[in-house]
Amino acid sequence: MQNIFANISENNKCKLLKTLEANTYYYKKNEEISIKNDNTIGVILSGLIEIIKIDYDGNRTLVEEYVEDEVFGNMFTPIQSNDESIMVRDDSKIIFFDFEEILDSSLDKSYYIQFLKNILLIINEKLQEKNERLEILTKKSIRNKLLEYFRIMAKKHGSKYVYLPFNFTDLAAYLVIDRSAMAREMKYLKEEGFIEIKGKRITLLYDL
Amino acid sequence: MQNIFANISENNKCKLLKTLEANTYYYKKNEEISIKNDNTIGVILSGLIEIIKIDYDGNRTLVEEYVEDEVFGNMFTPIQSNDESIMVRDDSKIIFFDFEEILDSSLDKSYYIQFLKNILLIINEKLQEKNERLEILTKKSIRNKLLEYFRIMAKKHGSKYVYLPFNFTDLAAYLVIDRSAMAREMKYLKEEGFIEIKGKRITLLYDL
DNA sequence: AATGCATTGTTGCATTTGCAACATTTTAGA
DNA sequence: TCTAAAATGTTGCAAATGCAACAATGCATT
Repeated sequence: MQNIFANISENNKCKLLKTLEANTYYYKKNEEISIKNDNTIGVILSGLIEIIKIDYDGNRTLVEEYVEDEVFGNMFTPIQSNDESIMVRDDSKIIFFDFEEILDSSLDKSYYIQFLKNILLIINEKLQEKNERLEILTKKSIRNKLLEYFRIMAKKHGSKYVYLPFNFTDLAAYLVIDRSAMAREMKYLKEEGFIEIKGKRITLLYDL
Repeated sequence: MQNIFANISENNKCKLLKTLEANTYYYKKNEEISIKNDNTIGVILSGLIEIIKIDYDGNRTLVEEYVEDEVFGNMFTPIQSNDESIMVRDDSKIIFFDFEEILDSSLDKSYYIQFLKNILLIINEKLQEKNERLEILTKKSIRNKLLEYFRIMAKKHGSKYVYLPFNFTDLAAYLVIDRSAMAREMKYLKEEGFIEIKGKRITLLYDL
């Protein structure tokens, strides 16, 4: 994962923050972060935050989670509606940039060029994540969504093993399918000898 | 839509192309373009190309279409499988860059900085397109997908009118739903007084 | 170890959606 | 202008999926 300050010295980083009017904020656990501006880019220096969705029953599902060095904001994952919010799960320290500000700057220092390249890499990473999810969501059946998800994950790890990064409930939300329907389909996949499941490790028994 | 050469003089553009080893190719109508490298970025100088998907029956559906000044490549819309291909619809002139090459360059000219900023804006535009489609595809019912699509389109035009940029068959493919099921749901929406349809113009009759 | 909460597994049933087939209308090209 | 192909509208029916409800299991906190 690309670090936004990669290959920039501490000294130049300070200059950059000053020029781009970036501000650092501190949040306590369980605070809610509200981002006013669609162009705001948050960088987590320390801590843990998550975007959660609360449905009409009050059930919380995880939409996304961000840890140290990760970048978030409406540019990357828009807060879709008023049932979604950004919550601080561990005390956190966050720097906020403004994307317009970054682009409008007429700096021509080499550390500024490096910063632009870093952001380009980060946005590209985000784009690839979206592409992955779209590849999955453009499959019509639950079975094909699961198989596409497995294919992508297995490819990433370069093996026939898939290690789920979240629990089944959150996986179903990510795939936009009903959890129980997913469990049913997984049972069929097991019965038909396509996969084996041991905890969070899934083994693919077919040719990749 | 952002132009990749915006605010770069013809002269500097030439230097850029040379430094980044960008090559220009000419394609005839109905040729197929094959992109070897995942990092390749194509810029259409003139002409028209499209990504099409051919299903087992030989039916072609439009995945995406690119015209003059637009940018394409696997970074932006990955060719998912061997049933998708990039076809040239009108004679076209295309420049190819390599994303790695662009980032690895140690140029520090102002026109290079401008070029990086332009690409940043383009990738950001692509990211927003993906976010939009994801907002739609994360809705569970056909009705909610349609309403979300209408909401986004109406917001863009700043009015209660939605002008479909493609035909209903392609719209169904974009929303990943069955065409006839979509037609049925649209009929219900009309009957229930939510929308009015006249050709490619849809009027939203509810509060936005 | 005990308690309570979250996660997972399972199943019947209702509903939605996809699919197929066909009629009708529109569009593009000769 | 004519013709063929593409797009659209419509419907019955089958299949897939969501939903609800509940049991079983796992997990964390005291």
